[in-house]
Amino acid sequence: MIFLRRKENWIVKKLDRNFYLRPTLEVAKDLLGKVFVINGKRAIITETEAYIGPIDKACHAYGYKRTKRTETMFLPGGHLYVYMIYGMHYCMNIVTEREGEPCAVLIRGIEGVSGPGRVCKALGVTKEHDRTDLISDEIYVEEGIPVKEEDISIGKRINIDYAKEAKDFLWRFSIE
DNA sequence: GCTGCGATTATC
DNA sequence: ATAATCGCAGCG
Repeated sequence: MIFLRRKENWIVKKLDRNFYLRPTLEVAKDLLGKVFVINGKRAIITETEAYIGPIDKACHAYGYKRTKRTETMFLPGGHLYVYMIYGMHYCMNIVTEREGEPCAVLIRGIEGVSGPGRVCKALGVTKEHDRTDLISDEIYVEEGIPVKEEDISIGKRINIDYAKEAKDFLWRFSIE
C-alpha cells in the first residue's frame, strides 16, 4: 500500500534506497524535478551530470581508483559525495549503484541557482556532509514534481575537456 | 618534501 | 581571458 501525501503540487514522499541503486544515467535523469531537502531548505533539482567510475575518464574514481577522496563513491547508492574544488568551492554529488561501484550524479543546478559551487553555497553543503546517508530524517530527496520527457535537455558535460573520449558523452541532463 | 592541477566562479 | 586558492595525487 502506498500513500502519497501531497503538499501543494509536490509529492513529498522520500526517495528510498532502491531509487539510488539503479543505473547512474537513469538516476541522473530521474533526479530532475526532485526536491533536495537539507538544513531546513528545499530545492528543486534542475541540472545533473552522471559520473560512472568504471568507464569514465572524467570521474575521480575512474577505473575503480580508490583514494581518500573517492572512497565515498564506493558506498551504496543514496549517500552524499562532497569534495572541494579549486580550493574554494564545494561540489555535491549523490552516489549511485551498488556498493563497490564508484558512480555518482553531480548536482549542477537547482531552481534559481546555476553551477555546482553555487548550489552548495546556497544550500549550505560543505565537506562536513560528505558520506551523509540520504535515507535519513534530516537530509533526503523527495519525489517532487513530475517531469515530462520532452522537457528534458541532454548534452555534453561541462569542463571535462581533459577526459579524452569521455568528454563527448551525453551525460548531462537539465530542465528549463 | 615538492609540484601541478582541478566536475568553478567572479571579474577584467 | 585570467586570477583566486588549497587539498591531495603523483613522484621518487
